[in-house]
Amino acid sequence: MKKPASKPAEATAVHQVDDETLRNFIGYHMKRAFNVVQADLVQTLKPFDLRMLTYTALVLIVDNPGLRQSQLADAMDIERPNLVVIIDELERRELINRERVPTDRRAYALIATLAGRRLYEKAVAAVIAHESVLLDGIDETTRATVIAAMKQIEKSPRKG
Amino acid sequence: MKKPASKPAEATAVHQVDDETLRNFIGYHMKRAFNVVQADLVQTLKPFDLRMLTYTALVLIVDNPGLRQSQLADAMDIERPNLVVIIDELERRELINRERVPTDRRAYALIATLAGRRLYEKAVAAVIAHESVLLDGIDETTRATVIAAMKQIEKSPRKG
DNA sequence: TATTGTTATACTCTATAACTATA
DNA sequence: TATAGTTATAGAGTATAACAATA
Repeated sequence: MKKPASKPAEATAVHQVDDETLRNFIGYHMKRAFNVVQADLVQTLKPFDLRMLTYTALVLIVDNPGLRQSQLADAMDIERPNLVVIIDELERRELINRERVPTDRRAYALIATLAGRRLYEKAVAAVIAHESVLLDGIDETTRATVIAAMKQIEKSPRKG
Repeated sequence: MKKPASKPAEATAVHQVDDETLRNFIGYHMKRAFNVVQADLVQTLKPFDLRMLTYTALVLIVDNPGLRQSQLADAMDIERPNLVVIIDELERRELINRERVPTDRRAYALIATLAGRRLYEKAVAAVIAHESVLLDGIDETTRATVIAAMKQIEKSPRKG
């Protein structure tokens, strides 16, 4: 894929792979495009020692001070057990704190630290810059259409 | 997300999580939508004992008889080592065969068996049916726009 | 030297059951 | 009994290095 380069004659017989059956299968394209976005994001976030999930969690906590873990898991659309290690990591790095909720001692309110908010500022700027490169050539209208379609698929009743 | 249901007063204070920072981040929506598509596909393919990757490999092999593993890995956009176990599984189930290429004894030509072609027919029909449900409410023009945008992102220079 | 397929390995993400402490 | 957070665990996808056989 990266380099078609020079292939032996036998190989070039099929060098253009027929993917007609898959071409109208939207999941096929979403997977491939998402892999590119994901790989780019990994590189973009590496300097900040964040991954997509730690980045998303940090952003939502900064923007929603006092958020509970279960609410964050819902917002991120991941299972609660999987969120625990993400919160553990952010807390270990002193980017956020778990604070006991006095009125419900089972729950934690998640609060970003100053360091967390500073990292947020830098990481968000980097992600926006990288994404604008990735989406270069796709006009605003199209972007909005794509995002609206993604949201519609997200809300599909088949989800639960 | 699945069930906002009844939450204690303290929780409802933030029951609408502010995701404004993430809203225009296309990767955020792609991830969430892809998870829905992926989860649906898992269910759709379960009766055939296929996963997204084994399904994709089977389809491409049926449509491209004689394909080499390295070409298939390129077409599927996965690393060659990861394809090996997929091919192993399809071969163990006698859906495909690895056949030595006389002119290049390093390579294998991948050929679907009759059973493989029969499973292909059924699985492709099921996937098309399920996807049409998933995309219900998204008109043809929008679907084409989304697929075109995905292809453009796929081809981003940042990929390699 | 380079390429095909392979092995081994590690990391990430996802998903479920079962536990604890609170409510 | 139900919920919030946790632990443990398993399955799947992704990525890299290194190897044998062959070109």
